[in-house]
Amino acid sequence: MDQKISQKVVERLTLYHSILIEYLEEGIEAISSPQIAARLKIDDSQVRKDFKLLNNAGKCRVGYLVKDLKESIENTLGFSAPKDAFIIGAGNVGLALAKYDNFTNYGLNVLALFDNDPIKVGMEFDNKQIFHISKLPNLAERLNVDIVILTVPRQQAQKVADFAVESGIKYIWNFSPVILRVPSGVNVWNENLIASFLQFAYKNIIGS
Amino acid sequence: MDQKISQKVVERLTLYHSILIEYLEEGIEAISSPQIAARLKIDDSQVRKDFKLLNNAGKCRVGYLVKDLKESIENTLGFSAPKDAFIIGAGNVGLALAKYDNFTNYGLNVLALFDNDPIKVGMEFDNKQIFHISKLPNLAERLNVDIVILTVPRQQAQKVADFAVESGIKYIWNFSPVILRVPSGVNVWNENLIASFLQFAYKNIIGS
DNA sequence: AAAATATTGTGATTATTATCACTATTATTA
DNA sequence: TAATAATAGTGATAATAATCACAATATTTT
Ligand SMILES: NC(=O)c1ccc[n+]([C@@H]2O[C@H](COP(=O)([O-])OP(=O)(O)OC[C@H]3O[C@@H](n4cnc5c(N)ncnc54)[C@H](O)[C@@H]3O)[C@@H](O)[C@H]2O)c1
Ligand SMILES: NC(=O)c1ccc[n+]([C@@H]2O[C@H](COP(=O)([O-])OP(=O)(O)OC[C@H]3O[C@@H](n4cnc5c(N)ncnc54)[C@H](O)[C@@H]3O)[C@@H](O)[C@H]2O)c1
Repeated sequence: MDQKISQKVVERLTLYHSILIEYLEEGIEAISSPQIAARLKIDDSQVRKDFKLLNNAGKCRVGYLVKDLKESIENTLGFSAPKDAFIIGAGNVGLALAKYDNFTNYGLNVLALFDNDPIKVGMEFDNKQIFHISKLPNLAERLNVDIVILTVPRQQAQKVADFAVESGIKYIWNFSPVILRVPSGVNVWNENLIASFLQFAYKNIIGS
Repeated sequence: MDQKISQKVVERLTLYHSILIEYLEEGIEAISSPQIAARLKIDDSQVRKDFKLLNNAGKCRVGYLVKDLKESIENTLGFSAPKDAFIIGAGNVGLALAKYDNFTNYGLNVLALFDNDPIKVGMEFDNKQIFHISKLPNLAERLNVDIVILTVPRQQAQKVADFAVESGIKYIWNFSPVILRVPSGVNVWNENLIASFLQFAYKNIIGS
């Protein structure tokens, strides 16, 4: 599992991408590394080195072409490789994610939701149906889905993750504030909003 | 602004905290650095060095006391320092965050929401009212609030952030996928779920 | 046309972070 | 009680990441 591009660089690529969208909307064709660096408060040589990694050449006194750069980042990050996923837990967070229509632009397609609450099962949002959790193994196999977005309460998270893994799930985007135990071959990415808030607060408010 | 504890360490402290909650719930009194390290797939010496920073001593052959360690992390990260905040944008994400009753345990108190949609203004959730955005300057001053959680659509984010800054806001937890321009003295923490998904996908699915 | 300026590209350097390797200590086992 | 094993604590080392410094180049200005 040798990554050509480090996670640190990938993180910055996503930031560059946000800025490039803005420039594109404003109709600006070229952008320079000092401009980007100033926005992100990083060193401009860093920006150039990152773009070099994508084999993206700039032009002296001009900068980089916004359109090319954006496409280059999108190719690298696999925007056009469709990634089908299920959401498990049709609660506040699960439904918010399901209703967000922008994920498909980034390669993420939510096909359906799963829940164990009989009231929720059967409901539909934007062509996305809520199924009973017991249907997960069958549908995961039939639709060839191996990615889930886990948005169940903390107390249920490990149990539900186990069930997902049994159902053939290989990638879990985990929104519960729990460190999941998964067998090797299964990958977890934690979206821990509480942890994120704590980091924010420490950096800016507490630890100064 | 010299931080005694680096952001990297703070990030791990939040992870340790999740694990400690689990141990506490299971009634286990002590935990060792190799145990924690195994859960997080990091080096055990790293764990010990982090705990040393908090002046938390362990005991040979036993480990660290779960209760002490948890309190120590909570003190360091300022759990008991109450931080009042407003949510701007009572949409899918804003409401999900407003309904989450667990933030107060970590020091974050959401006092109210703001929106510009007349249908939403006046509604109430869990004692949290939705005010018209025009009320922000007044309420921020009266309630002495300088933290906002920004959950408006991408296109409005910069404009609304500008207004928040004019209203005296100093800390912005930004959920919109936009790099905000703010004057110095104002601090932004980005919670970019799209960017996070891209990192997840690159690490595990694309770039392998 | 020449000078001034802004920018890329990149090797060298520095800073930060993580790991290794080992000693000291203490509980458990024989 | 002695031997064994698990763990904390920590300096040395390695790996990773960010910054600096500057030559090369292209555009703009005079
Ligand atoms: N709401 C937030 O703002 C917020 C913030 C930080 C963290 N989180 C975390 O995100 C997760 C979801 O939060 P939420 O506010 O959406 O919770 P929620 O209670 O609104 O939704 C959870 C959903 O999971 C379903 N569920 C419960 N057990 C299940 C099972 N065994 N199988 C299938 N579905 C099951 C419930 O029926 C419910 O619909 C939680 O782990 C929470 O800690 C939420
Ligand atoms: N929903 C998701 O899962 C998701 C995922 C990733 C990112 N985001 C980002 O989070 C943000 C919120 O997303 P959402 O799905 O909750 O959007 P939403 O449309 O459901 O909610 C946005 C809210 O902001 C309000 N608003 C708009 N302009 C305003 C203004 N000028 N002043 C005050 N309020 C205003 C709207 O009335 C609405 O209630 C967006 O920037 C979105 O890109 C959302």
